[in-house]
This record gives sequence, C-alpha cells and structure tokens, in this order.
Amino acid sequence: MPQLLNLTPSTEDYLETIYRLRGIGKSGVRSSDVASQLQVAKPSVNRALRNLMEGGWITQEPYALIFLTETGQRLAEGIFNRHRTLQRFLRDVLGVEESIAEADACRMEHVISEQTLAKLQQFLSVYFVP
Amino acid sequence: MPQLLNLTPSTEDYLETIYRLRGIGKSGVRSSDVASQLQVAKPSVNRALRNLMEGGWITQEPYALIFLTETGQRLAEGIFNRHRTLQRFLRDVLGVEESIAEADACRMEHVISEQTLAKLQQFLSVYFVP
DNA sequence: TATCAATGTTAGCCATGACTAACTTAGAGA
DNA sequence: TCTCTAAGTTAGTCATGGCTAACATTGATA
Repeated sequence: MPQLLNLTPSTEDYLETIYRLRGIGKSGVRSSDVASQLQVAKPSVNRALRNLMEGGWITQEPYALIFLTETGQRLAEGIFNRHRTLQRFLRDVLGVEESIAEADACRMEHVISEQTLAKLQQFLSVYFVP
Repeated sequence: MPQLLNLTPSTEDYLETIYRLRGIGKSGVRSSDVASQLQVAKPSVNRALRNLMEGGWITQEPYALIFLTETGQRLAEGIFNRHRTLQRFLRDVLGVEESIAEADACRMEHVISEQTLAKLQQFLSVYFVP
C-alpha cells in the first residue's frame, strides 16, 4: 500500500471525481459539478479542494476552474484504475449485478493493496481480453 | 447491503474483535484485551462499548466482562464470515500473500455487499472444498 | 485484611468531514 | 453597462473516533 494511506477515502473520491469530469490537461472542472456528482454541499467540496491543493494534486485560482496537476492526474489514474479493475472483476468474473458492482468498487477501491490489484488484473488478463 | 450501514467500520471492528476473543455464550472478554488487540487506547474501547450496548449487541456491567447478545453474536458471525470468505478468496484463488490478504480482508469486510459476498462464496465452493 | 497494581471509567482535547447560513464574485442578458 | 442569478467562499456547528490525564474500582497478594 504505497500512497494509498496518504489520501483518505473521501479525498480519493474528490480526486477521482475531478478526473472523471475531465479535469485533465487544459480542460477544467467546476466546483459545483463535483458537489452534485458526489452529492455533497459546496462548502464540503471547497474544503476538500484546499486539501488537494496543499497536497499539490490540483491547482485552482479563486472562483476559477479546477485542474489536476501532473502528479494529481497520475494519482487519479491509479484510483480510477483500481475502480475499473474491481468493477470488471465483480461484474464479469463473479457475475455481480452492474449497479451493485459499481457501488462495491466505489468503496473497495480505497482499501485494496497493490498486490491484490495486481492479482485481480492478472486474473482478468488470463480470462478476458483486456 | 442490509444492516451493514447501521454499524460503522470502526464499530464492526470492535464487535468482531469481541467475537474473536471468544465473547460468546457464557465466556466474556475484557475491555483491555480488546484495546490491545485493536491497538487502541482503553477509553476508545470504552466509548465503542457504550455504542454497542446502546445497539443491543453486547452487555456489560460496570467494571465487568463483555458478553455478546444473541443479535450481537449473529452480527459478529456475519462480519467474521465476510472476513474469512475474503481472506480465503484473496489467498487461495488470487494467490495474494497471507499477511496482505489478511490486511485487505480486514478493510474490505466492512464495504462489500451481500451479493458480492454470496458470489465469492459460490466461487469458492465451486473451486475448493469448503 | 490492607495495599497496590492492573483494569475500567470519566472528562476533555483534536482532526476529519459532513452540514447550514450568510457573504462575495463573476459573467450572461436586458 | 447594469443587474441579478448562479457559482464560489467563509464562518461556525455537529458527529465520529481517535487521544491523554486523572480518577475509581477490583482483586490478588503480602
């Protein structure tokens, strides 16, 4: 478990959401879109963004769009990768319903080790075309 | 996800620990053993026990041993079952190292759905003798 | 049986991460 | 260009779940 323990599950969720809303490269994300996506109030986002800025994972000028930094993007990709791997495994290997697989992946992505992730990926690559 | 969301991960950990320390039936568990097992301070246990009592999952007279109630025991068995299933799956199916599988199971047991648990058990029963 | 060390409890602090209320700012449209 | 609504921010509250310090109780042993 490498950087896993630097970010809390909550903070990982914010980072992943910014990534998924395409806060990549030159495009940016609005704070209120993060709020509605995660179903939280705007001030909750505001505080989380401050944490993410202090960690150097995003940049944001006051009242402006949110952008991932290079390291933030790498980190978000890692989280999203865990999510996608778990989701595929639950759905395609175990046969868990789509929506339940999605919800479970959302929670499990914050707690699995690097090794378990690697083994899951290995399992998928053997049984399915990636 | 049935009663899952009634208990927090932390509270589930306390309940499971009491169960594993054999707080079953007529035998009881000492508060300080829970503390050392979970590596937390005694007052943290004390507060958690109050929550567990309010939920009706344990009984404890002041300064005396902790006992699981009937519903507490059932709940703890469920948590422990999730733990054991995950651990076996990670270790025996995926080939994750014993100690890492244990640590992952410890965290994942609090977040997986009933359906995913059932699918994991089904998978194990097909490939291994239970 | 008196003592004292281990166990259990209480009170109060801190960080996290939600929230609402109240404000400031930005920018689109009249 | 003025206004006014939506977006963003600040301040302050609450619950959870850790912690330490200090106190209370119990029970084994001298």
